[in-house]
Amino acid sequence: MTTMKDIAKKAGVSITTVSAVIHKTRPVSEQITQRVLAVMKEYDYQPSTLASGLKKGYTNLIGLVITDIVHPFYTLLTRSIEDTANSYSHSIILCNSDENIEKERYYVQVLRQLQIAGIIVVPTYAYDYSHLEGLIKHNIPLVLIDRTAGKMPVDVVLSDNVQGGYKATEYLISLGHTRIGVVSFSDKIISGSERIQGYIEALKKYGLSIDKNLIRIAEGYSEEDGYNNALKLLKSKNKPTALFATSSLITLGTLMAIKDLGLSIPEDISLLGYDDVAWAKIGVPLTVIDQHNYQIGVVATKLLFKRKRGLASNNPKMIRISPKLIERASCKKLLGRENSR
Amino acid sequence: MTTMKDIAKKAGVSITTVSAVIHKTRPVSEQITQRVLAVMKEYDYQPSTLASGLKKGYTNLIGLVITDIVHPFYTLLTRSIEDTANSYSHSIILCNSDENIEKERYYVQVLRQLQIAGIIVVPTYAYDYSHLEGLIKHNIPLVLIDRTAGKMPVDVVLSDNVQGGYKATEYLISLGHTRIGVVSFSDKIISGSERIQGYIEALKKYGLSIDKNLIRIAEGYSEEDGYNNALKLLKSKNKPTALFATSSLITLGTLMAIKDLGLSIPEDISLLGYDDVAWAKIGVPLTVIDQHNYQIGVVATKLLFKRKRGLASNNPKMIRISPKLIERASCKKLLGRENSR
DNA sequence: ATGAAAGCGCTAACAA
DNA sequence: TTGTTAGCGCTTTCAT
Repeated sequence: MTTMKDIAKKAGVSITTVSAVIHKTRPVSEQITQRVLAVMKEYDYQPSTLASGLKKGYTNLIGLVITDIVHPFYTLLTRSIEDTANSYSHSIILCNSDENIEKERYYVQVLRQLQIAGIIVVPTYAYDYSHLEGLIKHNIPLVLIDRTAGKMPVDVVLSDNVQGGYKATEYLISLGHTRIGVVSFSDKIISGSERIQGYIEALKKYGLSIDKNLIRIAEGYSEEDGYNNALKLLKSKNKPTALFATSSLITLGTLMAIKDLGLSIPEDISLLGYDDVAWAKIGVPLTVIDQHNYQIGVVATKLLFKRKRGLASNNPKMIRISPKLIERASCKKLLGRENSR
Repeated sequence: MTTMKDIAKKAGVSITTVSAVIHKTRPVSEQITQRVLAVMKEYDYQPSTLASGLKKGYTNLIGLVITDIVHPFYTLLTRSIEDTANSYSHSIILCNSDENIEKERYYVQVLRQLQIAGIIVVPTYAYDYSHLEGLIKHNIPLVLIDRTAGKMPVDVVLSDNVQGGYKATEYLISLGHTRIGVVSFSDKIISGSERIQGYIEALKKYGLSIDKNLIRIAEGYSEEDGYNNALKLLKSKNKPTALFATSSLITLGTLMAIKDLGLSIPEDISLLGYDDVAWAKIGVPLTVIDQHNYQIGVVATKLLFKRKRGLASNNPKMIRISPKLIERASCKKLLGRENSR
């Protein structure tokens, strides 16, 4: 491996000068600069980030701990975080925790040992956040994304889920629906419970009664979870006229259930989904709540760098991104007769 | 920051002993081991990967350079690479090159400076692979995935694309189709040209003529590219009875085109897609070629570690993973009459 | 404008 | 079984 020392020797200068040429930390004569540059090129010299990182105490690395890159919500989020980190000349280390607190702790530890410049985490549902508290205690910039971690004082960027649930429900109500079923994922995950809260708030606001049989909460958040719960809802005696699916995978499962039952959208059942995924337009164009997840990643990453540079205020921020409803064709306007029946 | 020195002092032992306790590199008395462990815990000590990496000359980091994590093919691939790297106690640095050779070169350089243990790259189409050659020259383990890089002697793991195109076409022929349109992405990307090659080989094998008007190759590989080319094909005078879409995004675009034209699958047009994506079952269950991309990632990562450990043979390997056809309901058996017309 | 040298935190060869 | 010490490649302070 070619080192700075080698370059210095070949160029007949001191190692300090080579460093200065690379980082422009002090003036170097044009002649020497050219000579050093030429030697560096000749040997394809790459300065060691490990050595400089050791000396400086940190690296240009950002840790990203999400539950699973394959979940569409996190895929786009990851992309936006990588883009943004890159614009700050940092690279990201991708870690999938799989909602497993042990994996999450392990990754956080590995990242700390790498002396990363900061960490972005989607915290797994758990009662113990000591590993995250450790980051704060050791002054490692941390931003949570998509979920909070108990009452921990830390920066969080997440979608305004209550608003998402509210907007979805309000829209369906405006179309004349009164029996609106909810197919949701685990309410142990804050985004899940908040979306349902928004749903309930909207019903109350418009004077509709809350029927607990219409709210189906799954254990996990897989397509299968959505499928099973949608099926139960659609087979129930007092079947809803509209379904609100609270995540993309849940929406996918709901779509499958509707199909398997031979129902048509929106004739037999209206469907309002979550997240504006690529396939939302394949069949009946889906009306969805869009969380702006790319933007969530950008905001979170910028906040992380602000925190890192000591530019963020002392008390941590919670930033809520407003979701928007994208109206397409999967929800039907109900006539009076159907509505009141 | 707590260092090994601090721990040594607090525990009243030498720094070497602390190191030995951590790595079990030499026997340490039970009593001292416990004392050191306790102090480490008390101070929440995390050994610096930077320092050990500097000393040892490498880190437990794998670089992954793909074009875009958002593309479904790369999403799953990335997941499998992370899983596999994790099983070797390595973390991955995710880089999106966006088919931009400059970004790719930049990332490769950043990764080299980090002294990563190895790199997995999906090389962008380009004539210049000097940055990859640099890796080889400097003995940095490198495995290409999904694409080759010119004639460069390097390990590559990719799908058997010719076989994929062949199987797809053969299947459609077996159903009685003779006019099979191909909606494909840029043939500058090897997987694209190979799938078309497989298509042509199958036609020849079964004595069917090759109509160049039935092969539409896009500039890129976006959904829109698929949409536009499928539209052209479906509007042409001598319209095909079946369409073979050569990637997931292209399939999505093709699906949109078929829908916008008001055609039904498989009654009006048969469709055979690529990649078994999550949404393949939403509408008419799609018959697709599955590349086993999770497996591709596993094989590539294992090969990388083999190479790193010097266990791989001197001459680089090209590993082809056989794709399989998943039969669902999007392709219709043609009756004699339609077939011969 | 340039160089010498200390030291970042760790590993491993050498001593004892 | 345990300790001492020389670096790994770089940044940075202090000299010149």
